[in-house]
Amino acid sequence: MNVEKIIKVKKPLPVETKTILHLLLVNQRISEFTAEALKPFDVSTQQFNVLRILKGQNEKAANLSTLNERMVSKMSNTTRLVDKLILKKLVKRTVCESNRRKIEIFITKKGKEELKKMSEVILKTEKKLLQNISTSEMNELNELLNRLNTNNSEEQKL
Amino acid sequence: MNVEKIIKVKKPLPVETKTILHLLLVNQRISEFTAEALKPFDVSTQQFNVLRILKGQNEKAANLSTLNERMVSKMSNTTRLVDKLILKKLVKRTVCESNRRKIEIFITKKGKEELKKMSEVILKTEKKLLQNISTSEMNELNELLNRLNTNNSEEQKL
DNA sequence: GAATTACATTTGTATATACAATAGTTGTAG
DNA sequence: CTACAACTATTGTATATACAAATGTAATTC
Repeated sequence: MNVEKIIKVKKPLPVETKTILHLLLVNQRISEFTAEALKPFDVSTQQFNVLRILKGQNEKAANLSTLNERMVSKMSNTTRLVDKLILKKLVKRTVCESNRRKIEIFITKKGKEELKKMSEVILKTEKKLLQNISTSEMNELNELLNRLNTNNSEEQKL
Repeated sequence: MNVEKIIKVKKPLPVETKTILHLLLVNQRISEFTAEALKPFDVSTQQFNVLRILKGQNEKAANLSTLNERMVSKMSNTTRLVDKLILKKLVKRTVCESNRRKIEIFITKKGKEELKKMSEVILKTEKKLLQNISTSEMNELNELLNRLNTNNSEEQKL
């Protein structure tokens, strides 16, 4: 899938535009494959991410702000995401005793079991998505992407 | 921004997982910057993409399926996306005479003018997003991403 | 040429997301 | 200790998206 073919322009696109489009297309592909892989578990990608973060906490509770920091999505969303996970009994929510404004969220036993299965499927999906490039190329790619994610001049406004 | 810091796992992540997470993070960044850049024009990223595709048609009309093929989003959406652009008088819609099932969509004069301004801002944004890597690195990145977008084994199910 | 199938788009519905406003809790200044 | 500001989470609302069903048109088959 060539980017120029998609937008079908006469002039070649600036290399920056092309790069961004490529990134968006890859992302689209990732989203589709991931959603498909998680469908049997009846959780969304975001819900999977919440579970993964909670697992990463190793029994320690996470409050909403923590979850939110580590997630891409926005706060208002996180509340409702957790609501869904509670309905499925994958996580638990309690009010923090020392600061009643805070909410503590834990992954349940069922949550851990499900997450384990999901993780296996997701890893397979990731490998499939990346099957066209070698490990050393992945490292190369990672290095480049890492630099793109680094805000070395966040303040410098457009 | 290091991926391991975000998920906070003890064990290092498989390189595939890390790569996918990096891609998702970069995408998140692109979405944010792009939405921000387009805000003054009161169009969404998707609406901007539609305009860009129509412009690429060079006066020729595009029907909905064409738009849809070249866009990331799904069909049902495209109808409503175009609705919005019509409200803003950036595109026009007519029924195709030779096949009344088809809908032809054109970019208007106003649409072209606005698109020009948007494109300038977007290009600046793209350069800003990519400022941390050189042109040759962009080419390298493009080559890798292009391979990821190539379905060389679409049929091979997980 | 009537019935059936396929095509192109639209609509309905459920869910997801973004942003702003609100509620409940805690900290702090006078 | 009361008033006010700050913090944490939730809710409301508008918009976006995904998927399935429905609409209207054209092509095909009998």
